[in-house]
Amino acid sequence: MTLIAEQAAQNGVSTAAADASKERLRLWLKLLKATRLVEADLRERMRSQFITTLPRFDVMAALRRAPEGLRMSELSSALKVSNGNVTGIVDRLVSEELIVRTPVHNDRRAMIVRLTAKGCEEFDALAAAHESWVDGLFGGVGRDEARELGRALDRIAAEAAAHMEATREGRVNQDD
Amino acid sequence: MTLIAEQAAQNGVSTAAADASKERLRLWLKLLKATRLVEADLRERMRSQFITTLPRFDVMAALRRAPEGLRMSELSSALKVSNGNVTGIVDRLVSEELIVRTPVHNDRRAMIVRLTAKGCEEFDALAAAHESWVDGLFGGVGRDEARELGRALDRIAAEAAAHMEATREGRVNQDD
DNA sequence: CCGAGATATTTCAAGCTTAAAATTTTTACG
DNA sequence: CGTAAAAATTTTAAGCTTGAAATATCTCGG
Repeated sequence: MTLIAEQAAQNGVSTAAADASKERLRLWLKLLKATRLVEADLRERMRSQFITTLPRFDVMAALRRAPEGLRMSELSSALKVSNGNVTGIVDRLVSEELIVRTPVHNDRRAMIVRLTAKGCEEFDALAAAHESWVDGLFGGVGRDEARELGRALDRIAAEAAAHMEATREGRVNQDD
Repeated sequence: MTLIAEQAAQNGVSTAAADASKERLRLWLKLLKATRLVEADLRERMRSQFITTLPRFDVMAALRRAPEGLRMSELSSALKVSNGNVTGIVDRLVSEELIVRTPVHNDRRAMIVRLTAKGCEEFDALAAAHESWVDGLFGGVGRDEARELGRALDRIAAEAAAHMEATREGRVNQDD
């Protein structure tokens, strides 16, 4: 916000820039609210109907698409979560025999993680239920509307990813 | 998914219903991805520039709008998080003298939580930065587009809230 | 007044999440 | 070959989150 706009806002006078900024803030709050509500609903259904959690589901979904398995580092970058996080979730899934860790031949540092037959079965049941839950929750969104929404979300995601990338690479910016 | 649609899907034959379902699932994944990226970016900026976190910001924002303060239960229902969660966050904010807990006269069970002067100051600086960060991230979304996006998000949020409410009240449904 | 049930909050156990430090192994250069 | 830097993973400390159990207090009918 510019100095002039800020002073205007402090005086209760609105400017086009300040209005647009408030509107974007409201949009972000709506986005956050909708996402949290959907997540809470899905979490509750996973918990009560399948005795599992969304993070476990995410890990299993990534592995389902990789029949040969994934390295721990591939898994954490696919899910965009920290390495240590994946370690914990994988530990628990291994202890329930839903996935297996196998060492990599050429590289004794690395581990490959793969779904077991039991893990595949459980995931497929979970995934079918999950799709139907989402279908119900998003039923009120029309096809054209969904496409437009998707494009806007892609732009927002790209902007956030670009900013984080730039920050991580040490770029310095006056308003960071 | 109906039995026929499921068989069709298993045969690799697509149906209108199955297509729509997959499209809604993709929309949900995009929504989740965009929200998580924005949250990660905001979290990182809060952490590195203000040494604080989003949950703390949320608590302070709720209190900023309530000069008389809020009860712990009002706070947790405003933020839609569990009671125990708020207890922990408030404990930490109190230890930094950003908020204060005061007993309620008529009711020795209850506590009122309020921002201190220091808390107000810190929040206002934080909130200004937060608004400008969001403004930057959402700059690519046009005004009309934002309005339409907002309406769709409201519908999705309402659907999720309604389902959770119905579940909590013990309604039984075949596909829950 | 008293006790049962309701209400407000905290505590607890378990799991998720991150950033940073530690560990182990590999790679590549001198 | 030897070793320093890089890479893969795990560990750790701190905080967030939930649901459920525990505490403390209040309300209200008898």
